[in-house]
Amino acid sequence: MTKMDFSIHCQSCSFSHLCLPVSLNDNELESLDDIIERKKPLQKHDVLFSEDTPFKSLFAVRSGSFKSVIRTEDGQEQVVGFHLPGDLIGFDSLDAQTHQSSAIALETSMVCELPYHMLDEMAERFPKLRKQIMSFMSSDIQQKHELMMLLNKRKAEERLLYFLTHLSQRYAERGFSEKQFNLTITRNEIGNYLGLTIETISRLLTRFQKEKLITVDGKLIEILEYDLMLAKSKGLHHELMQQLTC
Amino acid sequence: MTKMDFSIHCQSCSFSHLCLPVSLNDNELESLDDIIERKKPLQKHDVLFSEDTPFKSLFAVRSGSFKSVIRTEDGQEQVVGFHLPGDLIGFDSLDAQTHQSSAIALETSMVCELPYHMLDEMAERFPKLRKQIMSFMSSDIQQKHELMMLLNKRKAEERLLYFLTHLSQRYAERGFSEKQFNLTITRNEIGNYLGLTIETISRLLTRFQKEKLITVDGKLIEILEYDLMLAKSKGLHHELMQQLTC
DNA sequence: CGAGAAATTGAATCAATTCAATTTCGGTGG
DNA sequence: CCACCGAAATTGAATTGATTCAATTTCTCG
Repeated sequence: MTKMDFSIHCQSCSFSHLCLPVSLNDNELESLDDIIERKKPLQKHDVLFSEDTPFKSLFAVRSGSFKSVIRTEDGQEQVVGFHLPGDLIGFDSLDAQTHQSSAIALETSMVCELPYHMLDEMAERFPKLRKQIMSFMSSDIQQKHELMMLLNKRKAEERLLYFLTHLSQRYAERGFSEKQFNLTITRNEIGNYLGLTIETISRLLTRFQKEKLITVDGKLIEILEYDLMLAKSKGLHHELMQQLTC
Repeated sequence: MTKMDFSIHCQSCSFSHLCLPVSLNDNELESLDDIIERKKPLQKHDVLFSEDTPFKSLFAVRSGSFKSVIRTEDGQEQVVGFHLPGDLIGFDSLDAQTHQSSAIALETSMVCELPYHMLDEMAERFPKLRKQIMSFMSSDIQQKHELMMLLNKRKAEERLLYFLTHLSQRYAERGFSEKQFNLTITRNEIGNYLGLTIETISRLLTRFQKEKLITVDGKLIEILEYDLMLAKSKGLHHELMQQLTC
């Protein structure tokens, strides 16, 4: 329609199978596409929104990656999530005037803006869209439950193995290599998210490498023993080992 | 209508200000009330639903209290939430065939069952109801973020103080005494929820008592220094102390 | 009242942190 | 292109908060 339209549409987005479009038919998809605002790229460290930004929209990651952080009263930061293409950001703020967390680009990234009042209006007309939004929020809650378990019950080793295998899985879903990926996330951010210090993360990564579970080359990670890592992350390696050696 | 109808209705429920009715007008409230099924009381330890119960309904706590737990592959339990009157249970399972957690009564309790497909239908007709459901889920996510911070950044002392003050606050919202309450939750469940052992909980409670923050008499807890406890739970007591002594 | 569960208390242990000292990486300007 | 700077990461040694283990004591409720 205009010079600024680079033909960016849900219809041609390679992550639509993970995003709101997943359950919509052509007609519905077109309506959704119409309300979406594409924004110019964000650079690394750019703030998509922060805790004093008025809440008006949800955002879908088009490319790149983001972290969500909350800030505590005593000034500390807590990373509460990492977002890859297709992920929706902002579900923690639907009942508030302003966003309840900050979203920060981890690399050059693009987002689709979904004005919430229009989305809500559409949700009235399209039950499938409504269901989809609720599903996303529901599985968000469910994942947070799993995370609680991880933080409460698992040792440092298991937490990091979970993080790596989970990330690998998410890359796979997006058509990226699940064996090898460049961390856009720093050791610091991983530690913050998992409730560990950067030193512990560092030590564990070198240990995993010695144990031939992964190779580490700076930010480049290669997964060598996915199944074993997954089993270990669940505290199941003892049982698994027993099975193997019996 | 029948002998079983003890005139239990949203209209006369003393927790409706915390529950779905909060934003509805008389007409809408009546529609909601019509789809709700009241069930007979559950006894302590009764299972409202478990991880293999088909997901059909959300539940609102009418009286008593519940815990939500997930079970891990290696057989451990993780308490992911405590529910008081007015709370809705089941938001983690909207996208699944079966419930994704178990809900267990902590004392003699009653619930209102909200068939989800009917609720969803109503959400189409009543934007306010839709908004309300989304709000509940959103603040659920937000609270889980705060919990992540608590588990990742706070020491045992701060976690337990947060738990006690938060519980006190929730009792207050419900018209119960915020100074004094009977824990329906065991030390074990508190520890499980906060990522601590029962021994640590026990030691801290006796220490808090020595420090004159609370009194403990078995399950009966009395809050003596709410403000100080709240400040300590946020790691702010040093600053607060400085202010007080300057 | 009695048995099993829940809670308390102390002592020893340990996993992860903190502190400290380098090393490597990534970006910028000469 | 390379030198340089600050940020990020690595590695080791000492410390510590919470756990684990163990022994009682106190509840709870058939």
